[in-house]
Amino acid sequence: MARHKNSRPTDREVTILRILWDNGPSTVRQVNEAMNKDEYTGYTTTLKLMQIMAEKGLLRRDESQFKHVYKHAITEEKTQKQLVGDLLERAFSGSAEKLVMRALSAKKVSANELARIRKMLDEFRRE
Amino acid sequence: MARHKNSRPTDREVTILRILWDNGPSTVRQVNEAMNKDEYTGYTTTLKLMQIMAEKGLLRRDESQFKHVYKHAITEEKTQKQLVGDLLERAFSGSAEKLVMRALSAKKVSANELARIRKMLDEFRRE
DNA sequence: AGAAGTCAACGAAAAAATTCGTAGATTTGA
DNA sequence: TCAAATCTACGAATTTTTTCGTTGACTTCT
Repeated sequence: MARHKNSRPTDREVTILRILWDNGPSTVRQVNEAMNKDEYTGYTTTLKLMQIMAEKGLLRRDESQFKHVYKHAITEEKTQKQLVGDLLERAFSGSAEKLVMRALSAKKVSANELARIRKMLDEFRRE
Repeated sequence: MARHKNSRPTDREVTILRILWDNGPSTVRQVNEAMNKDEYTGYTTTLKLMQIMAEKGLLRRDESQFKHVYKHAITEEKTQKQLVGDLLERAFSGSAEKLVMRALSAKKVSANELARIRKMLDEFRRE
């Protein structure tokens, strides 16, 4: 039974999803070690989180081995869209312009990346 | 004594900040009514939240009247920057390009707004 | 085989965020 | 003036999220 159907993943859950998106299917141990590069997290904490995420339908797991292997059940795209869309409404009253502006000022963006963003914008315009 | 100095405001807190940014200094009643347009929130719930926010330094209040008047103590700009910067790191591994892409796909953006974003990008390039 | 190490399961504790009820002060309005 | 309405303060309950300790099963290594 899914716990919360339409709520966005929590911070911890996003952290785990991020690792699985980047590294592909992984064991709890692998995820835990990746998490520890950021900040220490106990093994059973990671385990529990991943078990709950599997219950919620955020992860899928292969139990055929002794060490269960988990992978994301929701795409990076869908999740990011949900997260940024949610923030857009809650904190920006839906102004994408402002959000982009803040994003660019929050982080140094290389000229190269700026050019790619620009290009992407052009493609959106053609629709 | 501030409770958490550097953590980002919670969902509820952002909701309240959003209202104060939009409407200017307000009483608890006014904020509560604005909140209820979205989803019901008890009056004392809103009151408590705002009191805590004042303790944390997120709000400032004028107690000279029977009905205290609250206003934001942190700017919209700073807060939005923090929120989007945080999301950028946690969910996008720092890729502003991807974040912008997801934002545009999460919400229908008018041609007009697209043009303004484009213009803003140009200004960033000149730096 | 058997000891040491690793694993999943589980319940429960702890921490964080949100909600609510009640009491006493002040204001409003009949 | 006095009752009703509204306000703040406060503590505590509730809900959500995160962390942890223990147990028993399986693996590995010798």
